[in-house]
Amino acid sequence: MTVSKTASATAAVDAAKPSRGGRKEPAEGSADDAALQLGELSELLGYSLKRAQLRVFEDFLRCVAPLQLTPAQFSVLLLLDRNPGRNQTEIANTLGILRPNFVAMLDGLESRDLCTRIRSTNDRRSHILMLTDKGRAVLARAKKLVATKHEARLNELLGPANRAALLDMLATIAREF
Amino acid sequence: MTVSKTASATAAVDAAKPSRGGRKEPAEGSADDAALQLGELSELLGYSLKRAQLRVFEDFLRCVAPLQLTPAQFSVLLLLDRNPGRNQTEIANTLGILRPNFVAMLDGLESRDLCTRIRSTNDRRSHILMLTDKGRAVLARAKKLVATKHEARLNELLGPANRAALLDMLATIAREF
DNA sequence: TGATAATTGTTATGCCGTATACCGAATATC
DNA sequence: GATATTCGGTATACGGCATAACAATTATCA
Repeated sequence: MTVSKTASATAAVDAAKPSRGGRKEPAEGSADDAALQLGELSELLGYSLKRAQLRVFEDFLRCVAPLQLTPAQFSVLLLLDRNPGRNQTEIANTLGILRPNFVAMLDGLESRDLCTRIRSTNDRRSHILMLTDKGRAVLARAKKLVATKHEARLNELLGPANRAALLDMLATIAREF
Repeated sequence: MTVSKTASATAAVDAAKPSRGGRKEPAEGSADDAALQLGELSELLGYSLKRAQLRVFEDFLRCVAPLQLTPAQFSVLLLLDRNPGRNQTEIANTLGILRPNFVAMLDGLESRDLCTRIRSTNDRRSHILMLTDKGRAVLARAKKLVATKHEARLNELLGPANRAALLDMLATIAREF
């Protein structure tokens, strides 16, 4: 597996993001008063990690905007689809969401008729979570948007091989670090 | 540049993190009721990106705990060291921090005598930011901790070449996505 | 069996990061 | 010199994330 150079390893100048909206506006006119030096910051993995994560989430939101789904909501729908018959604690734990915080999140999804809480007959404390038909439909559309717009753009930027390598390393960090 | 396989590309099962403290407790006794399937979630770059970022920041905090510095505070000290004579707006913009939110942050650093605000003589609106001697000393110790404990651990996990490739791709995303 | 402990969903609450609107002082523009 | 802009700052709000506590239900075990 080979990684082609996508940029000079010691690049990183002007990581500022003053304008919240569109990218690529070099402030043209002004001589721009000399950009700040990031220095060792560009060697800090956590720094680039955070910035990249913000950009990726930002793009995700834009791509899936017509469906009004956040990354967290999308992950919940994905998980409910793959793991029917689970309760709130199991789903929340898997996603690293604390049970108290998962309540409002489910309220939101349920109020939009994307999923349902069903009292379990085995254990009447727990709520079995299920996708509704609308939930499945929205998930299907979301998957398509994510694949064709969001992930496709990442593939275009990095190339399929690099993207796979990146994903693998990130998963490794998330799992073993 | 070559990337050795750090893990199977389609691994990812049981990404749960129920216990906030130490890792590596397989809950031994119980048969563990079958782990949930992440499914397409393990192919979502943003998902692994976020999880990896949380882990890395978590480790950063632990490594630099004796100095009581957050990643954001560390990045400010680094930037002040590399770019003396800049004002709040310039530093904040470079780090993607909004000016209003940068005020309290600087208050914290200044109250600990790590940096100082100096009224500029050229433009008496702006505050020139400077590291104090103590600030430079703390920064030096922090750099050492980050390099020998934090980044070293990442190097150990990924290998130097993979780590460099990862950093490069993250910077590319942060810059061009 | 019955007392005690543990689990589930939930509420309340707080902290932190982030975003916007607005202000006074100082400066820039024309 | 009038107007607009910029700088640091305050107030405020929203969302993510964390803990404590509670009622209902279930599990544990003397």
